[in-house]
Amino acid sequence: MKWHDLNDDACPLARAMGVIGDRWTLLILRECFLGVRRFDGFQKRLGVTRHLLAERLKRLEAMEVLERRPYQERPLRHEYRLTASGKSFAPVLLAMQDWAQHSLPNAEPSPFAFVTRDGGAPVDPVLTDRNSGQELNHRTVLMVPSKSVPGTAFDADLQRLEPKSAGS
Amino acid sequence: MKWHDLNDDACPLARAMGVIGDRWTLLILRECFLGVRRFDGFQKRLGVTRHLLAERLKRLEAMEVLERRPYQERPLRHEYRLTASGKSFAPVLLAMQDWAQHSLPNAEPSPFAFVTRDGGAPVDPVLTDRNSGQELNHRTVLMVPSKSVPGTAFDADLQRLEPKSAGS
DNA sequence: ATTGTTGGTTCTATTTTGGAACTCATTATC
DNA sequence: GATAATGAGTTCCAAAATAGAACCAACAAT
Repeated sequence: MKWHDLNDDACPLARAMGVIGDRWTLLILRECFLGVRRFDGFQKRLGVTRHLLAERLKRLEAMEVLERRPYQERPLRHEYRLTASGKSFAPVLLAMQDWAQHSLPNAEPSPFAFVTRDGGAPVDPVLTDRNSGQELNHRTVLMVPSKSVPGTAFDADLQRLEPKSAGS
Repeated sequence: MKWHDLNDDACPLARAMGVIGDRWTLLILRECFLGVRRFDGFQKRLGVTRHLLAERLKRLEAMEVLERRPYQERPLRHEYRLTASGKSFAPVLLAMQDWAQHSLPNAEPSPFAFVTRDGGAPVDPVLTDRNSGQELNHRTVLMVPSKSVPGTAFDADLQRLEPKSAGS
């Protein structure tokens, strides 16, 4: 299975990995949220090669996560800005940073923080259900296959594994 | 900059990318949440090569996201289970799936869903602040550098970019 | 005795990255 | 007026990662 095949995958998570499933893309997005918009800004701050950066920016643009727009003429120069899709990625970034900080070994204090726009107080993120307000985590939510995928070992494998004790 | 250098990076997000910053790891984790625990289960359902799967499982184990434990002797066989860290990754997975489904082009209905354990109702995830209950998104939260990193173009670049109009 | 299952490892070929140098348009400096 | 600097890439080659397939080992089942 090749890299780009993921973009056609039925699973949204798999398609997401086609976009952000590499070492740099998420960090580029982080820089966007920090306010960086220009090629050299990303390049200098991340240390990514110009080659890959150009490639990643192109992909993010193709996926409509970033948009490229001119900020001056003579010489013509473009900057990259988050689109609506890009902005809606904020909660993912936040959840991930929270996870990394609390659950990954060797945690050092983060070089940046998330604060409320009104007041600047640091935030403590929890995922909740919009309707019930209930906290969403591995104890309250269950992931279930919503349809079987014919031709794969999908069902057979799960059927065999689940009965032992529903994987918590 | 090499792959593994990220694991030593100060930024938790960068370290997270050292773990899940590839095409497969997140999908392996998804399978874990669906109840898959064995090598062949992952391999058949994902189509990843056995080579890479072994490598990824080893890394997830090293990062204490998964643990390898024997489920039988004669012949000795091991299964992979989510650790506490692994389980706490659930909100990230949920937020990401939600983002992919709503914000990525070509969205097809997902082959699996997140439902509440009590009742099985589909969930509608929102990230909120544990203290204020306020919704957390690009309009309510701001990402700020919490310290400058000497030797990098960190400050210079941000200083130059931010004044124009705080990147929303 | 042969085949099947589970959980890997090893091998080679192909893709992706990393790193550095080069281009082009335009502005700033000596 | 010549030379350097800026910004945004592109091109080229070497190094690393991934894909795909074959192989191995410990048993169990037929």
